[in-house]
Amino acid sequence: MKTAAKPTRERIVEAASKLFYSEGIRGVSVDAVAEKAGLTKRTLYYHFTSKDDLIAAYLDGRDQPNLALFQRWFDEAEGGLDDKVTAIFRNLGKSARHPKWKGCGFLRTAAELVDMPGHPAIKTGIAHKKRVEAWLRQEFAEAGATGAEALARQIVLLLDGGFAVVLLNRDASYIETAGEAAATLVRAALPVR
Amino acid sequence: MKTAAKPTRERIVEAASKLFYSEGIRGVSVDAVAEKAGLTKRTLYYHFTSKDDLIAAYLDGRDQPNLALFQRWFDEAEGGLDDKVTAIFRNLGKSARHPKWKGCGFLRTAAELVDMPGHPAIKTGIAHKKRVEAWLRQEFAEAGATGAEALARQIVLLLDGGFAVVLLNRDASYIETAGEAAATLVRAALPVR
DNA sequence: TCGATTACATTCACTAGTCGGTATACTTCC
DNA sequence: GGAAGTATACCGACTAGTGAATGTAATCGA
Repeated sequence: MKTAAKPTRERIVEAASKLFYSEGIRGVSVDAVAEKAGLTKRTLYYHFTSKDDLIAAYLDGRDQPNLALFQRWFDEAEGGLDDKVTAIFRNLGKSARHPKWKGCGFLRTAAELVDMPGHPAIKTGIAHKKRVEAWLRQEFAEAGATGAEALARQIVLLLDGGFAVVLLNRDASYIETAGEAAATLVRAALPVR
Repeated sequence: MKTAAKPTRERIVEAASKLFYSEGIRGVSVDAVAEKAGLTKRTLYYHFTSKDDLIAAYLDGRDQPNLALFQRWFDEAEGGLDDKVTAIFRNLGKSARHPKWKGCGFLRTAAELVDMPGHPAIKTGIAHKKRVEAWLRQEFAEAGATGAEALARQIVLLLDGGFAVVLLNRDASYIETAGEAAATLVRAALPVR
């Protein structure tokens, strides 16, 4: 039984996560991550074989929590399917107003590593988005929406459009506009009541 | 009398444009740009005060042509407003299938320069997206669509969502899905025929 | 004893930006 | 018309610093 204040590896990923997310991957040195984690670079390299390895670990660690957050927002919302989808955007918009918000780490990583399409971190990003989409598809199918696959893709597109646009112009209200578009599309796919 | 093969400054911006777009800003050194332009770094620094200056010039040079391309696709399309909007996405999808395609330079720059929100290049990016949105808004208003402002924003969101998603997963068909969503939204905003 | 960790030096490639100087052409003044 | 000055455009070599990654020897704790 390990009381484990917190495993070193985990602490490193945590430090990397904060720094990479807030300053970008290329903008953060391995030294900086080691310092933030409170240990030596040498120790960091004991746990990770390279910076790329660390980058991959950073995104691996964000996959599950990010999806869970979306699911919580959806599940906790009252009302119909359109309201539940709108709730995701509403909550995302609220997050985007915090000064520390810097868009979607997965999308930003794809932008930064644009010349290494096979990078493990990119694959993690693709898998994450696929999981979000698959979850939405299932929710839509269960609710009896027509064209659940296409609808799920469209919602993902609006979500990521919101991430991208607001990262650029810093006007979080665009995310709410995306939410309205999403609601319109959901309602159009719902059986007439 | 100067036949002017092509002004040096222009050649530099052209070289920077190609390199920055295909490999990312942080991934390209000033030396690399100079070499691509066929001159010395010293000369490059004669025409530009800094790399940041060069980055700004790169995006300045993309603003007008990018918008013009969208407008051409829209204008040349046959059919109603929904068909014309769909045409933008269809053409964009076609572009995205070329191996050199790397998403939207403006959005990617925002992702790379996430820790310098006031950077001139970011401002250029914001202005560019505003211009696209304003153009769409006017087209929609002229066509008598209700809520032209919101609709224009929603189309921009789908456009940028397509850029972001396809940059990550490299599946250009998402852009066509975005086009279908856009068409649905446009039709919903059009007066009943 | 052994896995984890540290201090610290080191390698090597690369990066933004600068120094000092040259070649050419246009202007100005006598 | 010619000398002197001035602006433009250019370059080779350099500085000073940062990057990822490694080497090594010593230490800590179970």
